[in-house]
Amino acid sequence: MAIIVNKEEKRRAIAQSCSELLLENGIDNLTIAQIAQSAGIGKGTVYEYFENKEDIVFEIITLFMIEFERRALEQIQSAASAKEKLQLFLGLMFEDEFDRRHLGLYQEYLAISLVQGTPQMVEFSLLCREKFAHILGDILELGIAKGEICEASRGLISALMLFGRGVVVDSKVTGIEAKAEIAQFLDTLFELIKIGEVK
Amino acid sequence: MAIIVNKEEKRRAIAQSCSELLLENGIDNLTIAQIAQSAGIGKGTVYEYFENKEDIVFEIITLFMIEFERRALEQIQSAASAKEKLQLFLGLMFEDEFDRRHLGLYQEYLAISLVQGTPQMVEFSLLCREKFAHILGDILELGIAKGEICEASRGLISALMLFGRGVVVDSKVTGIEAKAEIAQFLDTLFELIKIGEVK
DNA sequence: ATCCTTTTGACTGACTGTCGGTCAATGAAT
DNA sequence: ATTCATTGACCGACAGTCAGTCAAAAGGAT
Repeated sequence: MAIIVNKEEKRRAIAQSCSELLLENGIDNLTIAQIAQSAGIGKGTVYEYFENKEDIVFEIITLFMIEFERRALEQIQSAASAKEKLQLFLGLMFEDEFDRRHLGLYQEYLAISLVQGTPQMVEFSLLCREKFAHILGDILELGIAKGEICEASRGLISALMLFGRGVVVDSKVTGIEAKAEIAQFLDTLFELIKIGEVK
Repeated sequence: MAIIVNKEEKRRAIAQSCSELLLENGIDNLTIAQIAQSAGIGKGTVYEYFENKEDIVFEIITLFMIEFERRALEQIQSAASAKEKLQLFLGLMFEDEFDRRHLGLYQEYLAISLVQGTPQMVEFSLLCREKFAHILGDILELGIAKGEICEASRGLISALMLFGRGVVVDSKVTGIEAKAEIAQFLDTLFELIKIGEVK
């Protein structure tokens, strides 16, 4: 036998070495040759670890989502009401702090999924969906327990995620102001689901 | 002067001549050479009418949206309640009847917009947004006038569109069942906005 | 232990085929 | 003669391939 490398680890290392370039230039302006160069490996070696260029974006997004989830959970804790929590969660990707470039790469990932989504990508997206559904579920459940919002709010989990997806897409496609849309929606929604008034 | 062709018209004609190929194979599996051939013109001529391949998809989507709007207005009339109207409108793109392939091409258009959206595309998407906002506004307004739903529902227009966008994207990205998601959301939402109960 | 042979996985970059996009030449109408 | 429309040969860029190199490890012989 010869050298055995940890494929997973090296895959991550290669992806990370070019993530700066990818974040800055986008996938279409980055060649495999550049990626190989940035990782200090040969062009052929890239294909030992990735199917193609898109697969590299996928790897970076995977790492990004781990960080995103961590940050989401952290941020949410700092909010008091269910409404604030939702606002933070839905708006997190649009925080300046949360590097706008990551949003751009995430949008590129969605574009890839829309056109040439692989089963792995679908599986990953479903996993994210479950995780986020769980986070949203907790927020709503706590709000219900605290008497902030009505029982029926429980049925909104999926819709909130789809709304969020729409905002991510449309902030690029139509250039809507993401945080304003989120705020406006939550204002209206809470007018409907908050407890203490007659419709 | 020599021959003067109607650029707009020819642009449309070229797009239509290859729309079948595009619908069937997707943009990545269609070459400019094939497009030219299908239109019975030279490769160079394609570039007289289009910036690039993506621009052709844009043209087809433009035509598609006109048809979509027409169909939406027609369908909505046939529904009685606001809820039914919303269900029809949001679900229209997922009707089997309404050729699934069009949805696929629309998703490709969104992907293009996400990665290399031009100012024209943004402008067009905003125009669609306005049109659909108008349709949704009418539906809600009528529902309010008929006493079906509460006044606050007015604030939901934008959110409904963004939810719709999310469904279009996620029906591909995560493979959710579009019509079921729509139905479930509307059920929950109407529980909240319908008139005649205390929250 | 030391040497040497063999095996094998990792790595490489020159090469190839494809394709988007260009442009000089040609055609046609006035 | 001029102007607009059209064309397809050509070009450069780039994704992806593959025949070959290299170095570490295993195992056998001494």
